[in-house]
Amino acid sequence: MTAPACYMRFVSTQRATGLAKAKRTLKWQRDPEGMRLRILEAAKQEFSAHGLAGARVDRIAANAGANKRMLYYHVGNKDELYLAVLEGAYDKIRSEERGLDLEHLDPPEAIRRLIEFTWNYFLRNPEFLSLLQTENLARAKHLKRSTKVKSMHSPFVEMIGTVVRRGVSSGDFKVAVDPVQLYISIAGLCFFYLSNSATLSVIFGRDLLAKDAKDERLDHMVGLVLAALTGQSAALLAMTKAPKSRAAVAQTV
Amino acid sequence: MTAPACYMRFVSTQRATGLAKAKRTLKWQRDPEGMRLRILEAAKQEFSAHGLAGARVDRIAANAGANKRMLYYHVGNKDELYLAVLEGAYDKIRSEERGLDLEHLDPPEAIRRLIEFTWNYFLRNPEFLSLLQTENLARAKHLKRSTKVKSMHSPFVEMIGTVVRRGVSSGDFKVAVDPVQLYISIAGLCFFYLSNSATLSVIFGRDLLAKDAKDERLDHMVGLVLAALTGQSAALLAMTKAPKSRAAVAQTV
DNA sequence: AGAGAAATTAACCCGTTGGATAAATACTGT
DNA sequence: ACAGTATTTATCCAACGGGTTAATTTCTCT
Repeated sequence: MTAPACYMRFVSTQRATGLAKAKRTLKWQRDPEGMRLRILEAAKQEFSAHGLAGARVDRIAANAGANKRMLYYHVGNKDELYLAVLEGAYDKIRSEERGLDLEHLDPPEAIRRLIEFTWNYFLRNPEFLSLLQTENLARAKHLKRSTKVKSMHSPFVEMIGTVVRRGVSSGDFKVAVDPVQLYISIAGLCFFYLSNSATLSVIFGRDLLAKDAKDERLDHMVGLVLAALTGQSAALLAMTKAPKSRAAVAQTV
Repeated sequence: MTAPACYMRFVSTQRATGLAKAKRTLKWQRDPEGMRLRILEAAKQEFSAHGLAGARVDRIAANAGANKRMLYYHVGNKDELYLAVLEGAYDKIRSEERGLDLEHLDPPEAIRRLIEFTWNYFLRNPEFLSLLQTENLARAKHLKRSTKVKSMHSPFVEMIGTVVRRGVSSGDFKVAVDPVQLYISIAGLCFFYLSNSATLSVIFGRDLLAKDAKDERLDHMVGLVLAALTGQSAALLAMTKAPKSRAAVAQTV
């Protein structure tokens, strides 16, 4: 938005004949796939930064280094553009979720990894959070029309179900909690803290996105969920404040 | 929006003199306080339904039964109107929060009440959720300018601190969890489920706002938090799925 | 080479929207 | 009763913003 950053690939064509003139004209080059990608990327940024109504088609075009007409040519009108971005966002997270292997981990560790993944994914993809907020503000009006997203089931629910069952039979976990509820809880613990960090930071008068604050939050969430599942004070210990020195958690994927 | 619902109080003035004409003209009546309230209420609905950019000043005026000029006269431009609504929303929840008395309850019950209050408040005030989402989408740009909201500290953090301390010394709780973290977790568990119910309902292919689903969710949240704090399987039991028959939780305030 | 198709640019259209100006009407105190 | 002020109505407008139309340029295939 700030700098119109022209991504368009220009080529300087120097007429072989008529050299004397040195008439160096800047022309454009075809690149339909690239153009489409740049449009979708710019649209993602725009929609996540300004919401659906606040997004400006002209800005998307400018940031994509394209002419406005290109949006309609390659994707469609504003709504279709928005839906394409949303579908892309779901596609991406689902794909990364599938890459998470919890099979070989013991149940508590598996749950920890699950939380860490969710947390880090949200941290790495703030636009995803914004897009979800925007779509929920619209009461999922667009998502309902998307057969594509509806068919993209998260593997997490099943993964959690398996882990919980293993945990119960191994004695690690005390109770077979509903996987859907646990999934929503884990997502919620991460999501709310990050998506509402702006207002919460103002309310509490401190920066919730500072490194220490984030580390502390992750420890708290893992501790809370594991303590609930295992009933062990071992997990609870991580919840006491001032963990400070905890090493940064590497990206899981 | 649908019906312009003219809230304006009209009075039929019948000229005492000149009776023959029966010139019954509809005139308006002054009501600055009422007008301001109607404007703010209409604005709250509009902003929560459409977000800041999506909100239409004309619709607010129409739904307030007012002339558009009135908005600027009584409150200010769109941004000031929005901030006024936001401040009102915070004011309302803070006020209700203060009404919650946890002193006389034993710690686990106090935590339960806290969660129930939060849950029910969000259920009763969906606009509050929307407004927060909208403000966070704007990265709290407006909230930062509001000295009013900054001074409205939630009593919950301190209340939680007290309850947790009591719980630890009474032996009910195993660990002195950070009150701020716990506050955010409780809010997050409730908030995310409700604010994202639209997309989640599509993803899971079921209505998360159905009565049974909501009851189940509340049980899960209370169970999760209490199990973590107490380490008791008693609390965990409530987390097993299919509680179904649980009586509806009455509004706490 | 060169014709037809694909991709891109440039310019325009027109309803919407936040906001402003000015005039009218209802109160209030004296 | 009336003058002055507070409140409300009636219009207007300039900028914006999504979308369209038409012309231009590049690529591909024969």
